[in-house]
Amino acid sequence: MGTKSILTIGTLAKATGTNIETIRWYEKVGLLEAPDRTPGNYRAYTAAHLSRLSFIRRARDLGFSLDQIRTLLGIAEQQDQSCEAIDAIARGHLVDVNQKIAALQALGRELDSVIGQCRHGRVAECRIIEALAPTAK
Amino acid sequence: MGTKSILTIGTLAKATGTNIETIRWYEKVGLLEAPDRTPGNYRAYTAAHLSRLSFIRRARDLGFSLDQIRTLLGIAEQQDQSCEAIDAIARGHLVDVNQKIAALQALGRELDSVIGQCRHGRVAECRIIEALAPTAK
DNA sequence: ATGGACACTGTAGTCGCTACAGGGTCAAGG
DNA sequence: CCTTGACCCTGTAGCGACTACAGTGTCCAT
Repeated sequence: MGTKSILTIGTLAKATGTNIETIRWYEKVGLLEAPDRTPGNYRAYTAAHLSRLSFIRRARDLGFSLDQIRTLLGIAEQQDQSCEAIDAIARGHLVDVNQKIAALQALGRELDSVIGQCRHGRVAECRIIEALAPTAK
Repeated sequence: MGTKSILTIGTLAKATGTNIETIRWYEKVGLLEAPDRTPGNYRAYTAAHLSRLSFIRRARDLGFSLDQIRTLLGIAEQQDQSCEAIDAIARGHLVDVNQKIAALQALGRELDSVIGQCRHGRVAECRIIEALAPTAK
């Protein structure tokens, strides 16, 4: 029962759907703790690494930046503090996401109207080009 | 009347709302033709540069990549060809934009539900952290 | 002559990876 | 025992689209 089962980087990669290079990169930038090494210098990950990496990937999927994740992880370690800060980060991120959606929707509408003007003629009279070059009459 | 009025890079930058460094960078990557130089080695832009840069910036605002813009500019120069290709690029880009919107909306919904679970207690029982770390019960 | 605004080149940094190149390690099969 | 092939290691360079210097030169008004 004291036996720690060890994971290679490849196993960890498959288990979390992460690229091997990405895992090494998370280590390099201090997101994922550097694991012990085997005698052959292979990284030997533990279950703790697996759950931490899962956390990171899930947060990435939700669009958090690595910096935000670093902060979240830092807070998550101080189990007895209030989780206001976590809530604030998540809410702030949601605001960002909603802003991005609004911007993209505006852009989509504009693109749509530009495309709607194309009469499929020659380039010289293409309305798309005209729409893109407002100063060049 | 044969006098060509010349624009410095700073004037061009202000006129198009572009960073000076960005203009030099567009030149470096072949999007904006390198202008003649003054005796003091300053870039001397013409009205043609202004309208081309306006085109680039407008297309960037609409979310086209520099590669797409390069293609658009290349087509725009061949005035007597059909504008099918331009239409195709614009339509393809619209598809991308709509996909991005859908992805962000899904993400926003998920974030929303994660945030909704926060009971503002201590980190140890924070539902946001739990939601992010699905394997670490 | 001098000050300040503007311009020049070149390099490094951003974010979040991805893609090598050139090696070392390990387990299974012959 | 040896080879094959899958896996792992380090280190570096590249992506897109810029941004931010550092160190130097130019221009114009006073």
